[in-house]
Amino acid sequence: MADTVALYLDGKTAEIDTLIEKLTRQMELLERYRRELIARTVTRGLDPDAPMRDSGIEWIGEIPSAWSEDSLKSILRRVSIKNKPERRVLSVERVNGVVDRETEGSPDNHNRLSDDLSGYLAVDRGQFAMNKMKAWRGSYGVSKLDGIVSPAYYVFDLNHPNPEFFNWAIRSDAYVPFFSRDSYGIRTGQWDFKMSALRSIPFFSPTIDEQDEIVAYLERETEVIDSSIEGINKQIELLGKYRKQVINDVVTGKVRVGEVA
DNA sequence: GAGCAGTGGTTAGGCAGGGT
DNA sequence: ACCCTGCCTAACCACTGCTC
Repeated sequence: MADTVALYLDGKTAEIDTLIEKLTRQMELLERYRRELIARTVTRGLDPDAPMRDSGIEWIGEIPSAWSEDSLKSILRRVSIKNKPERRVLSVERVNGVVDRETEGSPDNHNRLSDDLSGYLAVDRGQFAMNKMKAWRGSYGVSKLDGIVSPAYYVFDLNHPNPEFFNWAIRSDAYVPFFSRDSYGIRTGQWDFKMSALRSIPFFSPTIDEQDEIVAYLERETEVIDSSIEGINKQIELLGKYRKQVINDVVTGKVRVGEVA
């Protein structure tokens, strides 16, 4: 009898695990497609027939000839304003960029806040904030909120006509590699981004109109992808619950294996 | 159940620049 | 010469989830 139960459970859970694996794979593919779509759109634009030129950057390849090129140094200007402890505290995260630490912050952030918030740096809506020790993996972004961030961060005024386009682009796989290239340090995962590198990081922009179009396009497309990902996530979650239920039912005798097998 | 990796931080200490 | 201040860097932290 015990053998029959074990066999039944092995087969049933293996079946569910295979399904979960397939769904997980689908989700990974969608996430990769999302990243590639964004990186491609912010460096190639929406016109497939646009004449192209070499960007001079190995991993970016060709960009439309008409796009302008600036260095980040000319787009970002460092600011450092303190003594605003009454403001809400923001976090700068890899996945979501600049978020309200309390309401939107990652549950993986287990740090305690400093008792004294007067040293925290003020960030205004539209400014660019960077977690300089995590910039190498994309922990930075344009803030949609007024608030304060950790004193160990960099905050910048943003001199770009379309902060949303800038945010989509700079957080994409097209630009993150610059930040990992120019970060240095000894401890794993804690490489400091060198401010002086801003001069050597290019930023490519299309016309103002095309920037608007790209932002609208990416918002539309990623919403579709995100809802697919969310749907798959829910399925995986349900399958996990079902797996537990199957084991529970058999172990407690709610379901008799002889009857179902 | 100890150890380690991942995540998003904080803090100590050294250094440079400016004021007196 | 000395102090104050801000900036920069490396070290350290809290916690969870996974692995061995």
